[in-house]
Amino acid sequence: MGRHSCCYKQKLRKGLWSPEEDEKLINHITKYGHGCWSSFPKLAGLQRCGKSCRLRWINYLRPDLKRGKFSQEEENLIIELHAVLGNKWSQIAARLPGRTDNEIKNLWNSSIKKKLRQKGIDPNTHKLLSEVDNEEKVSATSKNIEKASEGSSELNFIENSNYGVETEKLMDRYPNNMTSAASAPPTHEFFLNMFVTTHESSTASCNKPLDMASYLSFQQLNYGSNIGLSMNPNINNLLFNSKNSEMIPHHHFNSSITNDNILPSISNSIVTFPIAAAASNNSIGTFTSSGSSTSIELQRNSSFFDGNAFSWGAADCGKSEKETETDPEDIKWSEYLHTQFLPGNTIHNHQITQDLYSEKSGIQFTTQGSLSTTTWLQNQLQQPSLQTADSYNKHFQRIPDAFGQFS
DNA sequence: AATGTGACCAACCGCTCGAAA
DNA sequence: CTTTCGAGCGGTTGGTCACAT
Repeated sequence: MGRHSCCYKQKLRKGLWSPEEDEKLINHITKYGHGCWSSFPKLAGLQRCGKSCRLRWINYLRPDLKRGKFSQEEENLIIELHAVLGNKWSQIAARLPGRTDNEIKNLWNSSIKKKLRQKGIDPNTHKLLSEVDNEEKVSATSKNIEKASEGSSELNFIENSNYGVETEKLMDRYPNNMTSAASAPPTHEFFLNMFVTTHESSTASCNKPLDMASYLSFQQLNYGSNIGLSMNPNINNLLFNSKNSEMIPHHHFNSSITNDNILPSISNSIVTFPIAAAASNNSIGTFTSSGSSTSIELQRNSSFFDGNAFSWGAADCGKSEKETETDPEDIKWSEYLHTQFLPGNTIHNHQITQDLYSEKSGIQFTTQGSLSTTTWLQNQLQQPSLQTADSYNKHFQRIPDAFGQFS
């Protein structure tokens, strides 16, 4: 399966194209179109494989190609798109008219990568290099801790959340992603997966649900309290909104952060936006973030809770199922209604120490959006092909402020 | 002038995906 | 359902050029 047969054909020319070959190719396509690429060389009188012809046409001879040096705007856009899409060069190229994926890839590898590194930004993760270093250290440390403290209450969160089981599941689902990031801290999709699966199974098993607090705290600790907002102050994409329910634990939060129907309010670099429930379509609280802290406030009288749309993780595996059926009144609202996620804080009920993953914040939200990019991203994110672990991961990657001054 | 080095870029290679047989 | 094949994608290679030594 798969291997292009022409790769093995002999007596075909390779290497650079001569002007005569180019002319033949252009003439034939102009007259007849390219049709089936595999039969194209024969019809066009070329001693090349169809694949080579296709590549030559797409990357070099196509009349709509722009060529020439990339503008600063184009470079910035590439960085921005790379932060979202990763090495999806064809998708990035689709956003830059007249540019080919090959061209962009070359630019990235030869120039942009270097410039980013010079600015102290890791081109792969779009995080500050210092943070990446820290994360590597933290990752190593956490592994050691994990080994050394089997059964330790410090890691109850991991144990009670079926960390290993869920990791295995995720490994099955996204093998490349997980294995390639073996030393990285838990990814967004890991937590997302845990959140969804534990809730789906929480009534039938004794899995301690990974609750919204943990989920959001993960966002805070791993992505600097950024839920759904790009960090790039110049671009300011809202990466996902209510139309893309996949980005927030689906059946629990359908509409979380939107740019079209629930507008965040901004005051002194503090952003507050409503959290809406899928079932009720009403705002059930707010999520507030400033540079140094993130908080969630949930309204007690929301119908959202009355409908038991999701549990808040109060279940205790040590209790019987009957015992764990908590009356809403029994929930310690003081713990849940105003949970501060500060770096270094310990999250209630889960004893996950944020110190393990904490990162310096210094985050700024802005909301003046690039509408075209936002709209495009919305469209892109609705495409199933993008609903992958990889893209999820990229969507949550930070775009350091430095991009704005990138030059 | 000769040689070394790095940047750039066109092209190739190997792989996956999806449609068709 | 399985196999085959074409199209397309992303990683890598290798040639060319400019600049430094």
